[in-house]
Amino acid sequence: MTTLPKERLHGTLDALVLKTLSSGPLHGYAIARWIEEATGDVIQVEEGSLYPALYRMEKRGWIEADWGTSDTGRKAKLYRLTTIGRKQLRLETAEWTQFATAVSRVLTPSG
Amino acid sequence: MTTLPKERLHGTLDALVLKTLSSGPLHGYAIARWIEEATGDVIQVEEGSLYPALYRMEKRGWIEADWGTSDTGRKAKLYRLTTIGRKQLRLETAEWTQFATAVSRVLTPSG
DNA sequence: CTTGATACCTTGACTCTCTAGGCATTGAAG
DNA sequence: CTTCAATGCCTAGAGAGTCAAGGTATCAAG
Repeated sequence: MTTLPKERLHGTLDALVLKTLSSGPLHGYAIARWIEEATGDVIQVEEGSLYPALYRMEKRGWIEADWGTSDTGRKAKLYRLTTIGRKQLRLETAEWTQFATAVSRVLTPSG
Repeated sequence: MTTLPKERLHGTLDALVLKTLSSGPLHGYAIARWIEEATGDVIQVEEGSLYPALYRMEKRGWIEADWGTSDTGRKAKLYRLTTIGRKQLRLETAEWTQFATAVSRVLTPSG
């Protein structure tokens, strides 16, 4: 549709990453690819956004990382959700739903 | 539910304002109140966000303003949508829908 | 005459994203 | 063998937008 939207994640990236990790550990590059595929490339995850986000979330205790090996046999930093992170995911999902519902109600009242 | 969400508008405020003006001219303060009421106070419109946004959108030609009188008989700056603004509203609504659908598909796959 | 609501505005801090780089490894293609 | 794309990590700087916290003025109610 229209054009490639140049989307503003701004605040939702954290939730998307947390959700991506909720099925099991992944490394940064894979997280980005997963989100892009899951959204049909509607959401592009720039590395300049992703890695600072991962750092942020690790500092906050939402995720933890260990060096390991990727599917392709390369060195990779595997991130996994902590208990706090799982709680944060629930919180942000609830907030997102509430927010999205509110915005949609205003922008597209008929449906 | 949960708590009052401290929401991140970031990018959606413009669309909400444009939509608010699509039914007719309003002044800033009324726009804020309208959005808050329409979203059941889920979205709080801070004046420090609103007035810079109005200025921005006027500069971009999406809205125009004239000094007039509010319902309560006070001096007020009445904003109205331009043709470009109406087009922008359609664009941003489409983008929002696409974005919100994508995020929701990731965060709440079951529904 | 003081308080609260209406109505406008600005400044500065803050947070997050994006652009645009950099580096190293691997596999495939030439 | 060399080159190129893909994988994988990272950072610095700029830019955009929101928010907190102020300020001003008018008007009605107490």
